[in-house]
Amino acid sequence: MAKGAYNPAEIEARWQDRWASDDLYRAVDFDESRPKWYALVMFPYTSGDLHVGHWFAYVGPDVHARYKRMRGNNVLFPFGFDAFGLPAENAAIKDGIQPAEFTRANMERMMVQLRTLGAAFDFSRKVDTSDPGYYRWTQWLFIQLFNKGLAYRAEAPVNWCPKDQTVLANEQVIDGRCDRCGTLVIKKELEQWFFKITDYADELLNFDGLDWPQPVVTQQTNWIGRSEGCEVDFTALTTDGGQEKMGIFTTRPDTLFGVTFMVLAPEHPLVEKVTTKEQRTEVEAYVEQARNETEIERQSTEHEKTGVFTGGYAVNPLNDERVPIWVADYVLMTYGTGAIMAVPAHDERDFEFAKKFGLPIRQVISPTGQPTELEEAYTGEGVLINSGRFDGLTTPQPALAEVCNYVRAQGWGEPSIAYRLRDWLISRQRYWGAPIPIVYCGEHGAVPVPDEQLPVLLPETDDFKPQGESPLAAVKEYVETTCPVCGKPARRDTDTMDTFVDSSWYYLRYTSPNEETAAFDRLAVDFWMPVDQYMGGVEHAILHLLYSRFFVKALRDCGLLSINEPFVRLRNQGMIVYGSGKMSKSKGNVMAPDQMVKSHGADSVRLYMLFIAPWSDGGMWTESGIDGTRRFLNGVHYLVTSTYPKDATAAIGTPEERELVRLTHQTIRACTQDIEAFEFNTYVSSLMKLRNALQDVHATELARSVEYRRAIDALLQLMAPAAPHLAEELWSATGHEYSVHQQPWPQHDESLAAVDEFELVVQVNGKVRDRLMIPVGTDEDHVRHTVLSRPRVSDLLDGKSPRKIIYVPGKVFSIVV
RNA sequence: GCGGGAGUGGCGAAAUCGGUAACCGCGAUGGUCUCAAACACCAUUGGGUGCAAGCCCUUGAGGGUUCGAGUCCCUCCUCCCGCACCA
Repeated sequence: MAKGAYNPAEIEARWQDRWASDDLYRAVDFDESRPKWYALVMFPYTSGDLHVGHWFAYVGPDVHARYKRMRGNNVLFPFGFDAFGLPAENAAIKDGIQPAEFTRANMERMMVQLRTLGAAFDFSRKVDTSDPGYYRWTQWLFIQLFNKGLAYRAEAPVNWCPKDQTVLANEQVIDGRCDRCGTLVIKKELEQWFFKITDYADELLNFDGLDWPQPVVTQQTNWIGRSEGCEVDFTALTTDGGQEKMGIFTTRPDTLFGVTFMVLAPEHPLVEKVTTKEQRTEVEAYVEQARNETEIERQSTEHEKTGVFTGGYAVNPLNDERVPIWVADYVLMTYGTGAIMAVPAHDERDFEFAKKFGLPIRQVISPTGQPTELEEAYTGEGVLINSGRFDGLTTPQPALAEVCNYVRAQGWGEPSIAYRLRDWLISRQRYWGAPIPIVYCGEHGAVPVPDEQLPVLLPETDDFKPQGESPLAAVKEYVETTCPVCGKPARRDTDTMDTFVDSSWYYLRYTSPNEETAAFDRLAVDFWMPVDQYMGGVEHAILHLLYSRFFVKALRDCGLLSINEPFVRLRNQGMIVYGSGKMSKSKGNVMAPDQMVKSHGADSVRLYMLFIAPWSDGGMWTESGIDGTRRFLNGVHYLVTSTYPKDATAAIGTPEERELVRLTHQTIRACTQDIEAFEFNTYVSSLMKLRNALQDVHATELARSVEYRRAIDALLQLMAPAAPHLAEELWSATGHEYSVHQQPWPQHDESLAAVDEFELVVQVNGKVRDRLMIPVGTDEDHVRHTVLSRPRVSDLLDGKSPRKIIYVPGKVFSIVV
């Protein structure tokens, strides 16, 4: 047996080459002999090197996928790159590098890093969203959605980032700022493409059959924001002496008698029709001001309520009362009907508004049934008062239902449901993305590019600076084309798609990444999908995960898929923070693992990242513990190369040997449970315990027994997912068949793992007073006799007889005096 | 404000059902080895007290249930994350 020091650099390079040339991690399509297992990590942006945050996110899933393979699954564990997007384009603007070049260099760099870290990804299925072979199908899928009526073009007030000069999705506006550059976002009216995600609002609220972390489910549910209520038609009195329907949405129809004024969103079309001559100047100024407000100014709750009276009135159908109509920016055009009934007595915002502008407040709900003094809006339950025929009803029920039924019976409105979720705006006025495959013809309007003309290739250019419209608009040869229908001159859409469109279907592409005649091979998708285990950061709880769920449902309705959900089981890793917070290139606090790999080896780094913190929690990055995992591997290397009893055939039958067998089986059980549960820190801890036990006996007679050898074999197999290189090296050095990664996962024997003796804790009046060893299965009377005859116990009892005794076998003997 | 998660040694952390709090590591201290340092190995390491056997205290704070609470219940504090004028 080769002795000598553990030299990770040499071992790791050697096995990485061997695994690559043997295609050890290749997934097998249509192999029905083993259960399939599709394990997926969220693919990274190609913004630069992989940092320790990335690696922390990937090493746990890598262990889990390797474990699944040893458990006999046919594992698909692919990797790819979310390669379109702003980082490449910003680098192009800043450093003059072509985005494609920037992306390609980063991709190669990241692949090398992943290989040196020993990741078990199937790189033969690499997906690159910026490759024309990929985005051709992104475009094709866009057209399928368009043909199905799920992609549409509309003028809309959109979020506009003045610095990046692009439109943003609602999901990309964080605290009123652009989530890329932090600039305050403003509103702008533009013709844009939308995906009709709102058609799926109710279906997206259904998480049946999904094993997802509760916080993600909650976030998506809140984001979709379903509210049940009632739409009620008030009558607006227009300035020309006419009447117009003024629909409002309310979740509180029980407060309809408390309406003392109405509020329109500044963008509401009725504003113009109800504003009187006297008020016109003031209203127009206000509307103009609201339009120019940044999101953060407008949406802040600290922002004091503003608004102006239109001079116009509306009639409440329930009591025929005339109430004034105001315009205020706290009412949003994009929610409900863009108009509200204001009930200051029972709504905090209306209350604040009424106080500020001296509007009447009428109480219609009282906790006591009698009018009370209102210091603030009363939103609790109670009894209806001042409500005509509904006086005396308790609310919420039955008042809500009764009023709603009455409104409906009178033909004044309908029960209705409002959602916070808006349609997904996907147009981006940027260069580095998939071009929107639409041509505008004077005669035929928006026409999709025919399949045979796909992909619509990104044109080459050197000018990436956005000027309020996409850089593509400046490329004449690109823009000018002909109409696919009539052949007359036409113009291309010059926008590109949101990169979240690219990432909404990449997991489908992995199943058949080289398919040239379709977005994906239907048989391959049916074989592999859905993803059994998806792993990534919680920051994608609403963006990517909601979009992907929508995509699968939409493609299903296009007849392209037969599944309803993309990801069955979801697990989120915690965040690794360093210095100023989450690691990111833009923050300049990036820590790359490469140097640690050089000094300690990939296996040590892997183990360290698994060990440092629970995978789902993350934590503060520090290198101070890396020596511990390195010492562990040194120790394993020493034990195996110096003490492995290759030819041992006999057991020696000592208690120490039984103890070692027991620990081995307990370790198998613990490691299995921990990996299943994504608790990798305790998994590594179990490996260390087994190694420590072997270390303790390695110089004794026991180290020449077959059980000692079996314990080492088990240790190597159990550590193979975490420290793949050293496990392989030592597996081979001990004369086993290549490869340790193709061995079946060890099975524990419950009877061998069971203890035959336990330490019984004796408590007197709740305090631990004694401990003694008791053989398993000793009957209670015997235990009782043994415990009570202990000198320590009888001293404490001091002649008194126990009032109560509780005996929990295996655990505790509790005496109450 | 609403929703979610978390508070345990000097540090990262562990703890099936409510049953020995602090496993496994890092660091620290002492020792062996060395000319010396590093490495490695051995020992100690929550706090207090005692010569010792031991005793007392300790899981953000306070209360409760229980023979027994890090774990369950109530009140409160702090931190992190998400949403935030959604009618």
